Amino acid sequence: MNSTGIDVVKRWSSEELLLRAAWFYYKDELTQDEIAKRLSVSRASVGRMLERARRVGLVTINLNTEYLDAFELSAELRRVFCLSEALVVPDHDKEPADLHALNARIGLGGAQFIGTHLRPGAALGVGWGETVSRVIAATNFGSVGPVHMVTLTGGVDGYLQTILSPVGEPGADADVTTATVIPAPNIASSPALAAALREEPTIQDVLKQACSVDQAVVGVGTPTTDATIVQLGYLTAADVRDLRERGVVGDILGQFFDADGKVADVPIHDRRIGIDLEELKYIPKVVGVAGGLHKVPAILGALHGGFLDVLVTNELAAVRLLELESGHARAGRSPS
Amino acid sequence: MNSTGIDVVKRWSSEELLLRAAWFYYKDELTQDEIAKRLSVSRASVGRMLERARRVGLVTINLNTEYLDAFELSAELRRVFCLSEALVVPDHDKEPADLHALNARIGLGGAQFIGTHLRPGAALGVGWGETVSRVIAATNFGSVGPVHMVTLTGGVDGYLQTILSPVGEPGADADVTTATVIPAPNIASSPALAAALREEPTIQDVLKQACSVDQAVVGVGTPTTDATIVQLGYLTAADVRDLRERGVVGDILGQFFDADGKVADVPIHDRRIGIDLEELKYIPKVVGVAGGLHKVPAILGALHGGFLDVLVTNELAAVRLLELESGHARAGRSPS
DNA sequence: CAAGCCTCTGAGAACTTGCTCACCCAGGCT
DNA sequence: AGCCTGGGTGAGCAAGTTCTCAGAGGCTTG
Repeated sequence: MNSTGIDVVKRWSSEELLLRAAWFYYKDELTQDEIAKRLSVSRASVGRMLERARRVGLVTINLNTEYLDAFELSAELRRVFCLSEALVVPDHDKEPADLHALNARIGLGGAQFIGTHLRPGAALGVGWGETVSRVIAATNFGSVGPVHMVTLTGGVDGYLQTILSPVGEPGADADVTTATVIPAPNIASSPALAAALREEPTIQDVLKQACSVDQAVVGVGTPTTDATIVQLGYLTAADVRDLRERGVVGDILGQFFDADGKVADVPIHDRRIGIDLEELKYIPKVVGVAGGLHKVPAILGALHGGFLDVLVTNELAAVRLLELESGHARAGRSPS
Repeated sequence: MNSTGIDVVKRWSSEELLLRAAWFYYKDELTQDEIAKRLSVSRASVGRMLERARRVGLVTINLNTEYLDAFELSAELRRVFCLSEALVVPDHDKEPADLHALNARIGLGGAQFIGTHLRPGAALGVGWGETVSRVIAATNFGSVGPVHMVTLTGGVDGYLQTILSPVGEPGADADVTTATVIPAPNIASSPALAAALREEPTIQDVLKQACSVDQAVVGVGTPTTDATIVQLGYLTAADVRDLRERGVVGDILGQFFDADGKVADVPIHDRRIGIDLEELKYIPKVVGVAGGLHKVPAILGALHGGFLDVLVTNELAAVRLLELESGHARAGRSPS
């Protein structure tokens, strides 16, 4: 009955307890022991609560954008490739062997960018690929407020589902953050089917929405057999071979381009469902997330094509990108 | 000479080192030991770096707004007082004896609000008082981007100086976050002097700016001899006695009001320099920061006057505010 | 040039935290 | 009912982290 907090109640709801513990710990810097006493639970429980609070996105830890930009490689990337921002995730030592781990790390960077640059109520276009999925998974939508996600291509489908649900506790953000999905595969089995699908009103509607998002997150793919796009059966090894013979170095949203960033004229494009690279250019902020040395040629192509406004990558890739762009011999630049 | 990060350099600038350590620790969750090895410094140094990174605002820890709003008292405050937001800082146990500590805690709350609701490039009006000063001190301007601060009254002067400088390392944000200060005291010694000052073009200019800020942070004062406004000599004990006899319960920006939030007609107002409470209402988001049981009547008056859009206070004060407003007997409300 | 001061460093101790494990209690199945 | 399963709980221990302190540089100053 007495549901209002009028008198200092001793039993709080689970969420309030969590909040309280998190506040005491992170803002007031009490020890878990002290919190345990005040909340009259065991110290271990407090630890678990805090762990849960972090997992659920109640607390968010961000690195200051200003410092991130001050990172020398970031400034260099912005300058050389005329990017509006660049976020370089520091590498541990050498190129990590585990590409999934690398993608996860870059995902954290992308999530940090999204989280600090997205306005509540904004529309976010999401592309395709493992790294993008990592970004979405790591983004704390609760902390930015309700966001509307729109897929930029087909095939994101089942993939967004698996992302949206495990983000947090039920009801944490599912009801406020919405997603519109193109109900079609990324690449159809025939040009005719693709054309038919593109004419579908429901799909047209999403495509229109996709063109007018405020921000987009896209990955950069490589024409290799181990690429996600091949692994998932959208492309065959033969397709890949063909692409490489035509000088293709990479793709964004399933559209392939060469080292100069010129969109290649390949038959696969006729089977695509999703917005064009040309349309992508009208999106105010396109965030490319991709890293690893094997992706450097693809990223370089994308940068030459001017498809990206923001790049999130890892340190070694950034170094290599700059090396390649400057063509070895570079004039010295005085540091500030 | 080789200032670019073209080859994997082993010596980084101090900032980069900090950034690197912070990223490894907070994003990658490496232990300080591991980081120490990678950065080839001692474990202890890594600990110190991380501590510095936090202090300097390189890393920011935020509690999710959504959860904060879910806090029952917060919802209750918003409902009862028609606030757009309310942030209730949980109390440790009982009313803390140390009011400065309480103000600091509320300051953290205010800073969190400011930090998550201010847009880069926005103009922030800052009021007067210890709690406001705590908010500004705790706000991490680096993490929101450049902000323009404008004082809403005189007398903030020397006070903002001391706030802006110790915020962080030199150059951290001083060059991007700017402040415009009304070059006058809060309360002049005579009405004539105040009138003259108000006519000053430089002051008029700031006052005009002050009226058009996007957001404002103000404290709520009490007409007691231990109030900051008295301690600093702006008001005498006699002034205070006079105010209380006229039914004044509190002030915002040096303007006094009664329990109904009606601005009192007191001579002191003629000596004030700053924007009016009426003008304050045109500011889109006025954030009131005040807590402690002794301030409850003042806060209540301010809420009745509708001066605030957002309230940041502590738990016990929130409870008392709701008690007083509902006049003891309240209908039960089913919890969700 | 040396003394003094200051800051920064690293080793160790004291503390805090995360982890493992056995345990308990509720709920569903046999 | 009895049993099993799963999620949550509290002790104890092993990490991990913070604190303390003495010592090593570097910078100013007499």
